[in-house]
Amino acid sequence: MVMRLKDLARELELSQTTVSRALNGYPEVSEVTRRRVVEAARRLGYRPNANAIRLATGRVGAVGVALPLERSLHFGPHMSEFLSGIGERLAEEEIDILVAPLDADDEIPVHRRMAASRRVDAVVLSAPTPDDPRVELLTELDMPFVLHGRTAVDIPHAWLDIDNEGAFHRATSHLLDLGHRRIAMINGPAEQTFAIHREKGYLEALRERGLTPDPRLIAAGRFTDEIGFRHAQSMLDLNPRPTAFLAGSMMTALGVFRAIRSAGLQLGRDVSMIAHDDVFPYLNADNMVPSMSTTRSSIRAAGFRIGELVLQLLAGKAKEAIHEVWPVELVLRESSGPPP
Amino acid sequence: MVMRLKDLARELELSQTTVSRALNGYPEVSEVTRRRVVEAARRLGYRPNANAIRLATGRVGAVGVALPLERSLHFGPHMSEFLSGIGERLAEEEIDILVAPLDADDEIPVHRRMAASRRVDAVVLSAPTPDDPRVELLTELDMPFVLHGRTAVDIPHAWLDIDNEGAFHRATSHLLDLGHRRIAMINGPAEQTFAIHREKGYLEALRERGLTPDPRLIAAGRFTDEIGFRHAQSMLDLNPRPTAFLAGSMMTALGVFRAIRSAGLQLGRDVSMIAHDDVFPYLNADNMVPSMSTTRSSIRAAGFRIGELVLQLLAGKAKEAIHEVWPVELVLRESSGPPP
DNA sequence: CCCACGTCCCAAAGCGCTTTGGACGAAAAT
DNA sequence: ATTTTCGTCCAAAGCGCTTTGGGACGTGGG
Repeated sequence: MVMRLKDLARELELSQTTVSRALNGYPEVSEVTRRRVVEAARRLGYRPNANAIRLATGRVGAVGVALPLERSLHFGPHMSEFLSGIGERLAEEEIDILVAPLDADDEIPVHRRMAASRRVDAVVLSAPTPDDPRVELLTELDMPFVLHGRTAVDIPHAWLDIDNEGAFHRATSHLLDLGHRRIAMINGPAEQTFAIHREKGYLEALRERGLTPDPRLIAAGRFTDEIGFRHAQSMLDLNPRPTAFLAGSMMTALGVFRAIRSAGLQLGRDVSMIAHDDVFPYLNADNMVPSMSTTRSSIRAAGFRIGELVLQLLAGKAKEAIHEVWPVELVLRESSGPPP
Repeated sequence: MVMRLKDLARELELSQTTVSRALNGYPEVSEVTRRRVVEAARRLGYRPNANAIRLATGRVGAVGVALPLERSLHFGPHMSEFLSGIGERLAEEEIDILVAPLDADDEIPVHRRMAASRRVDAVVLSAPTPDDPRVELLTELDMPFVLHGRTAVDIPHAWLDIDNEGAFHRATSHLLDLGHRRIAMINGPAEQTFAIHREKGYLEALRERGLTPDPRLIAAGRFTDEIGFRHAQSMLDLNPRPTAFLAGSMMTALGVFRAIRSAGLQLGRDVSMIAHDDVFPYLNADNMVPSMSTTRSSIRAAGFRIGELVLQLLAGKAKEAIHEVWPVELVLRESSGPPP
C-alpha cells in the first residue's frame, strides 16, 4: 500500500502536524526532528498526494497552456518548441503543464471550466489577435495569465513579445540598403498581432525611403511550405518581379525557395530572401544551401522565460510590471545580397 | 465568490448528497428534483472543484504524456501532431492532458512522482526502444499506460504501432520492381524500435531478391533536414551512386531532396525517393515539386486512437487485449520512378 | 521563586466533494 | 390491518493534506 502522511507520522511517533511542517520547511520544528522526518520519508518512499495538497492549499501546481487545435495547424512546430521551453522552466519547480487542446469555438467554455474547476493556477496564451477576447475573459475569471505576444486590449495583463515590427523594419531596410526596390512580403495569418506588427515594420521601412508599397507584393497565410510556394510563384510571375522576399517562417521560406528555383532563378544571386527563424532544432538556417539570412528569435527561449514570468506572477508580482519586448537578431547569410 | 456544492444545496433546500447525486446522474433522485438541480447549477454557474473530486474519488481525470526534451529535438513536429490527436479524443471526456517534459536522465523519477502523487490516471509513452525500461517501471508502479510503438519487453502492456516493417518492405519492393538496385536508406535514430523495424523491412525486401545490402547505403540519425542532406550528399558521391532513397521522415526528405539537387540531379527522373509521411498539415507531400511518394500514416490519427485506448484501459479493459498494428499506405507520386 | 518568553510539538478543524448507511412516507404485498 | 418494498432524500464519515490555536516544557530575568 502507498504510504500516507498519517502512516509516516505513526511510524515516527510524531503528529501529522509536525511531520507536515518538517517536510515543508516550517521553522517551528527542531533541526534534529526535521532530519529524522526527512530521512524517514525518503526511506519509506513517502509521496504526498497531490490532490490532497491541492484541496487543502487551494494551490494546484499546474499551469494551463491553450493549444488551439485549429491554429495548431498553423503553429504545430512552433507550439512544440514553445511548450518545451515553458516546461523546461516549470519542471524545475515541479509544476505541471496542462495542455488544453481546443477548437476555436469552444475556447471560451474551456477557459471557464479551467478557471472555475481550479485545475490550474495560471494560463499561458499565445497567438493573440489585437482584440483578443481571451484577455477580458481571463481577467474576469480572475485567472492569472501570461500572454505570448501582444494585443491592443486595454486591460492590464502580463505579456512577453518579440519585436516583430523592429525585426521586419530592419530586414526591409537592409534589403533596401542593398539596392532592392521590389521587396515581397509573405506574412503570417493576417489577423494575428505579430503579423500586423511585421507588416507595419515592413511598410514603415519602405515609406522612410519614399517608396510606395505594392499590394501585389504583400501576402498573408498560414506558415506552410505550400503557402510560401504559391504566393512566391505568382509574385515571380509579375513584371517586374520582386528581387527580394521576406518570409514569415522557415516553413514559408522553404516554399518560397522552391518557387524561386522552379522559376529557374537562384536564391542569393537572382533573388534575395530573409526569413523569420523561430529556431527549430530540425530546420537549421545555417545548414541550408544557400544558408538562409534570418531574423532570429528562439521561441523556445521565449517559452522558458514565460515559465519564469508565470512563476513571478503567481508569487505576487504585479501584472502591470510584466511586459517584455525582446529584440530580434538579424543574421545575414548567403540568401541575401544585392539585386542583380 | 465561487459557488460550492454546499451553497447550491442550501439554495435549493436540499442536502449535498442529493445535489451531488442529481448532478452525477445517480438513480436515487427523482427526475423532477434532478431537473431542478441541474437547472439551478447551470443558472448559478456551479462548477465542482476538480481537486475535491479527485481527492474524494481517487480518480484524477488526467493522463500524462511523457515529452522527452532531448528526443523532442528529433520529434518536435511529430509530438505536436500526436498531442493534438490524443487531446482531441480526451477533450471529449473532459480529461486533462499533462505534458511532462523530461530530460532523458530524470525520466524515471518523473514517472515515479507522477504515479505516487496521483497526478494522472494513466500515461502515454512514445518513441520506445526495444528494451525500454519505462515499461517495467510503470508496470511496477501500477500505473496504466499505452505505448505508441513497440518494445521487445516481455511484460504485458497496451500498445498501438504502425506497420513500419511492412511499410518499408513494400516501399523497397516497389523500388526493386521498378528496376532500382542501389537503394539507400536514411533511417531514424538507430536505437528506436520503429527504425529497427524499418531497417528490417528494407533488408528483408533486398534479401528476397537475392541482393546483398550495402552498408554504405544505410544511415541513421535524427529527423532533420540537415541529417538528410549530409547522408544523401555523401551517398551520392559513391560510385556507383544510389538510384533511389528511402527517407525516414518528411524533414529528412527535404534534406535528401536538397542533396539531389545540389548534385545536379533531378528528383523523380535521375533519382527516386520514397519518404515516410506522418502527415503534417504544414508539409504536404502532394504539394511538393515534384510531389513526393510516401509511406503514409497519420500520427495524429494514431494519437486520437491512443486517447481512445487509454479510456478503454481505464474502463477496465485488459491491457493484453490492447494491441494494434496499423497498416501503412504506400502513396506513389512523382518522386519515384524507374532508374535512368 | 515566579513569570514571561521561546521552543517544540500536538489535537482538531477545515478544504469541497463522494459515499455509506439509514430515515421517512407511500405504495404494494400479505 | 400489518408487513414489505420502493422511491426519495439526508446526516455524517471519510479522502489526505494544511493550518489554527493552543499546551508542555525548559530558560533567563526580575
